[in-house]
Amino acid sequence: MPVHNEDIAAAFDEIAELLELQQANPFRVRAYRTAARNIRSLGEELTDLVASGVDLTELPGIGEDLAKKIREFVTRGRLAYLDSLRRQLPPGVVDLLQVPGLGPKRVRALYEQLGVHSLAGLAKAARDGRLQSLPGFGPKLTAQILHRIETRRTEKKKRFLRAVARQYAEPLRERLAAIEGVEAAVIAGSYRRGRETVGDIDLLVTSGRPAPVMQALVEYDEVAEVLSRGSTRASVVLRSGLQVDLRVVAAESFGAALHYFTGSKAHNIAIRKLGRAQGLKINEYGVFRGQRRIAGRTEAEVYAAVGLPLIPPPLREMRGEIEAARAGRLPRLVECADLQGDLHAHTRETDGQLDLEALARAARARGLKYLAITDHSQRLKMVHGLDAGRLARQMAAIDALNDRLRGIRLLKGIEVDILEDGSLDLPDRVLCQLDLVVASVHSRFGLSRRRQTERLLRALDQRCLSILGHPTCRLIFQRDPIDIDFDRVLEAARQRGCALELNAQPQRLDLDDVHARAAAEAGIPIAISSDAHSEADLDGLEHGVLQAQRAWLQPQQVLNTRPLRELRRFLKSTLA
DNA sequence: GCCGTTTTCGGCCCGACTGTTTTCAGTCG
Repeated sequence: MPVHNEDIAAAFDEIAELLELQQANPFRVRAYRTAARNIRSLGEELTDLVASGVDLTELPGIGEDLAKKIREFVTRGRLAYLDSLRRQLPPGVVDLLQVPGLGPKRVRALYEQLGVHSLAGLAKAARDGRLQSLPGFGPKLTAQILHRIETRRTEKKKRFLRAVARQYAEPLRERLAAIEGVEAAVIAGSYRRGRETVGDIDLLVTSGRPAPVMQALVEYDEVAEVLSRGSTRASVVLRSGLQVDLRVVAAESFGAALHYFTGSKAHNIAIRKLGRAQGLKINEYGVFRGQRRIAGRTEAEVYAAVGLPLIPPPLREMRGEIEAARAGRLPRLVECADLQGDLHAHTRETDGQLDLEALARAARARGLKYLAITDHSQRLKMVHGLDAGRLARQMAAIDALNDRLRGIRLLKGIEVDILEDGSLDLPDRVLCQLDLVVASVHSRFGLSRRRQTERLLRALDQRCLSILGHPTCRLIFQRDPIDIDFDRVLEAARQRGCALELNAQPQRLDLDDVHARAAAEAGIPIAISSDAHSEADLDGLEHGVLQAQRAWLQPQQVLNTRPLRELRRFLKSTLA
């Protein structure tokens, strides 16, 4: 079994928890957590880096010791250090940390003084009164713990697709924004950074009068439970299970608070460090020199205080953005307004909801100048995929529609299946008559890395292929990405001169940010595509753009920012 | 355990809320 980055990150996280239970130096604990986080956002597999002899201490947060542990894990598949830590505690103790309200100190007391080392044992101790005998455990905490075990709130907090979280969070945000005295209400956190999934919603409100805002939150009719409530801060859980953390600050602190609650945590720490080096203190209320506030009304002020230009939220992940800002080399990120068209959409001929004309009008209404019609190919029986005959009729219909429709151009395309052997589902003589060919995998997701990689390489070798659709085939929370040697696929795509898709469907977002960045840096054009099956799906392009921003993409790296004439030149070269 | 235009040693972000307390420790983000 090859060792993946996630395996190593998980091991480091577990070490951090075990060390915490042993009351180890908190900074040492943090070092493991930081390393785990950095490893997760790494663009390359550590296994590959080790194999090619790269000096791992070059990576952020990795020193001599952790580099050695990474090498050990990669070569042996396990860590002696982690094994020995595990032997020092019964296995269930770590689970107790998942109970809200229980941290390392309390869990240690539970284990050492009561011998509790499982959730069941904890519930029992709570019921028979032993828990309250421990110092620091009173009746309220005991009742709370019991309630949380009984309502299964002890399981890992569920994450939500960002697009789903928005459906719950946006109406609440609007409700709070409408309260008298409120100047701004913004969703911050990973949501604002555009992460594909979010664990909770961080709402920031500016108002001189926090009380009515706090009141409105706890009285919101979708609130299932109030976790905490103070004068300027509150946490609730909505009926959907989504946790919302609200913070109210004065307008003069808005920028500092927005920066603080947008994160990422690692990015914030780095900015604060920069401040400290210049004798400044940065917190959610502002930037201070001694007692004097010197900035904080806007985010730009906060960055300016440490000598940097504003760094856009999607970049705040400690992936080189601070260095780039310092060097004046922040990218001009692609925006929705840069998109000239959309290169992947389905009609009622297969599994879409709209007919050609309705789809074209919907795209035109959204300001798009061109739209590629890319229904499925014959192999996908379930959605009544197109054979050569039906495709020819659709092409004729598109020609006819283009003749009378103003303001938008339809492109004749197809989303052709990549078969198990890497061949395409329709013959070249058919495909070559189209304006573009999107080729995608829709079957046999479980092939071995070797066979799956060869399948894609063979597909990239076909005569007609313009865009590789949703290249990793992942469905967030539902299906893992297919197992491929991504570097080899990138190299093949680069040599061939095709584009890779960044599919904007919220559950796909495929390529992801890390892969899209690597592809663009390799010089491969990225197509941000809606994969629309309905009118509303066209609006989903913004999810794709957000992911593209997280990938540092500039307009010129995105295929569908090109004007039609330029786009056609590119497409023609892919259908040789 | 990491890291260095203050440092190779001595730092490491900082504040709100809760519960259990009589002034604060633990947890959380």
